[in-house]
Amino acid sequence: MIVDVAFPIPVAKTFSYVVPDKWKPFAKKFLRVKAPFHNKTQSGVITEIHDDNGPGLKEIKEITDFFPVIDNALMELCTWASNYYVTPMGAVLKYLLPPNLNIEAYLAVQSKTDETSRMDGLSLKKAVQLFGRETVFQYWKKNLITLREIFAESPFLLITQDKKEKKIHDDVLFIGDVRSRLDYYTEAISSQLYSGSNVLMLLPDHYAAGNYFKNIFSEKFGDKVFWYGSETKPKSRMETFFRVRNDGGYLVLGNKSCVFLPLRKPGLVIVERHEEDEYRNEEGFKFNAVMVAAKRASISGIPAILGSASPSMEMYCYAEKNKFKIIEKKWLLDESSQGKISVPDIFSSATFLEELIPIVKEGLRKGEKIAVFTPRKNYGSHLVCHDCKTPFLCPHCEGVFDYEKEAGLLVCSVCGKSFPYEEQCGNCGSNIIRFSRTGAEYVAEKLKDIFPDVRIVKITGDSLKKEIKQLKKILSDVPIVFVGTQSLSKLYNIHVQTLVLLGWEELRKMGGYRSDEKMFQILINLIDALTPDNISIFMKKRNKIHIDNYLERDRYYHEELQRRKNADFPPLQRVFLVEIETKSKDKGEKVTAAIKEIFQKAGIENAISGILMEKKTQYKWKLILRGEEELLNSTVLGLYDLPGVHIEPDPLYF
DNA sequence: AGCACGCCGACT
DNA sequence: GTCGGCGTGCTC
Repeated sequence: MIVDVAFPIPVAKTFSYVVPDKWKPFAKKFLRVKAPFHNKTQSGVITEIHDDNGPGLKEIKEITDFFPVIDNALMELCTWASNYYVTPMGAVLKYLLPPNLNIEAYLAVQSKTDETSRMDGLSLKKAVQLFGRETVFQYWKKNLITLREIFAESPFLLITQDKKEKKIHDDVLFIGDVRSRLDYYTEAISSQLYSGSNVLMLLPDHYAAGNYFKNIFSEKFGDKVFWYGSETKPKSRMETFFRVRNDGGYLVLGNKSCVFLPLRKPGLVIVERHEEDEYRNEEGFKFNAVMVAAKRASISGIPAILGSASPSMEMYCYAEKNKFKIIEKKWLLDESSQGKISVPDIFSSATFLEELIPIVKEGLRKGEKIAVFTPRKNYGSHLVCHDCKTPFLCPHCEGVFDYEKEAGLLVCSVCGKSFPYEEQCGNCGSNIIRFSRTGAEYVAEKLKDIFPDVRIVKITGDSLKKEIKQLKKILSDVPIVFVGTQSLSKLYNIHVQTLVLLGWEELRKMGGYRSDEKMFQILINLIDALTPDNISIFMKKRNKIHIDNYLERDRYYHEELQRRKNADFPPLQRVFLVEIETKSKDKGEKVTAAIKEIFQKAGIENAISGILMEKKTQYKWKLILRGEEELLNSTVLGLYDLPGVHIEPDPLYF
């Protein structure tokens, strides 16, 4: 018997081992094993079992898991994710399996015979320590002992649930404001919990969202609600893990770490406003949790509800492609809906501040709450000496500095290094320093100067948790002015009378084919979070943008989709950016040739759309793969192990 | 990822 | 003459 083992290393292939006789009866797919690797012992996961006998292969040391920790549906999801996000299976599995064997600390051994009474009441972990894994394993197989999980004190059951038959299920893309989303979710969750099914609800990975929904749902559904976030303590993570694995009727709220939770009775997957792609900065297994959650629902044959005020194009496309029911609550410009938003003429001026002040003054006079949005959080950037015009640049990388006044720091926007700020030009010694762009810190400071008696609250997301806690205390204060970046849109259920946008259109300059989509999402989510009665927009005349294009959502989606289609951009096509870096030209050409061959074999060589050569200290090739997702997926992982190759799925720039 | 092997610069 | 830099390659 041979098993293929995936290790958590950046190598896409698996390694084969012979299974010694004593372990043969226990070998199963997706069990963790220990095996000799690199003259030490590595832990990996069985991905395949063959019956033949291998010549010259090493033997497995032990099978560590008693039972598979994940079910068939999750296995399928892992395989899909490994291909889709071009990540070796071992790395995917490492992400979602509980670390080490801490599951065993939460399982209690119950003896059924005299022979085994000496381990009665011990934790499985302890029993294994004292009597050896193999012995305990044998007893369990022979049914001389049983396992109970300690949280519900119920028998521990193996997950045997296979995926449900796919019915004409009612997947929904719900586009609407927070209130209507909440109502919609609540109803769907109630009926699932009532019928004893588990609900998985994915929230944006920031304190505001978690806090909002956790409070509301805990009040409604009591101890049926679990929180499973990235910061959740191991013990309560394990409690959630066991509860939903062994029983139904629970609601799990969480962020990306919860999309791979094993569920005994999966009933519904909800994804709430998860359009930011935070996942890009992550280590190891990078994935878009929304996509995985949607895929999970589809693999398990259960409905998915994607809810947002401004779904990403990717999700909108996914919903259309997979025949989701699209429910759109018209609440932006629709007179009949609760939010009546009036957008005044667009102002334009050189300095926003001059025009901001009268609006704030007027609002304050009426005792209103006002929110001011600006794209940057810092005080200013692009610092230049007034006298000699020398720009302040990062000594490390020549990048442009952001000035953080409160911290007294210059932070390089390219490399992130920071330096103490000195108000003196390094070139001519002048101490008149100017900056061409301002941010939230600047606006907040100026407003404090002009309106010293008014509470000015800065929301930049530096420590959103703190900011929100502070907010709760002062929310009844009127008047109040919020100044902030797009973090303002992370607040849930705040009401301001006036929303002022300063330099919103600058977001377009951030580039990438998704910049327009980002503008759309930021605008809509600001409106969603702050529910303003009216919006004032200041933008420079030459950058003037018509806001109506963004407020008519239906039209926006169709026009943007058409633009993407015309330009062959995602989400209608999938894109991979493949970079090849080698020391010699020869080698690089060999690798590019190998890539071509792989694609030719798959019959999709026309997916390679451009080869660029860059020559610096070494040779660098860049190719772009684009085409139908189904065609590309299984092929791209095949490039992973080629020397010098780096693959980025869904690049922002290409 | 880790670890070994391997081929060029300063050094007890 | 070596010690050690980290570039390249392999792990069943």
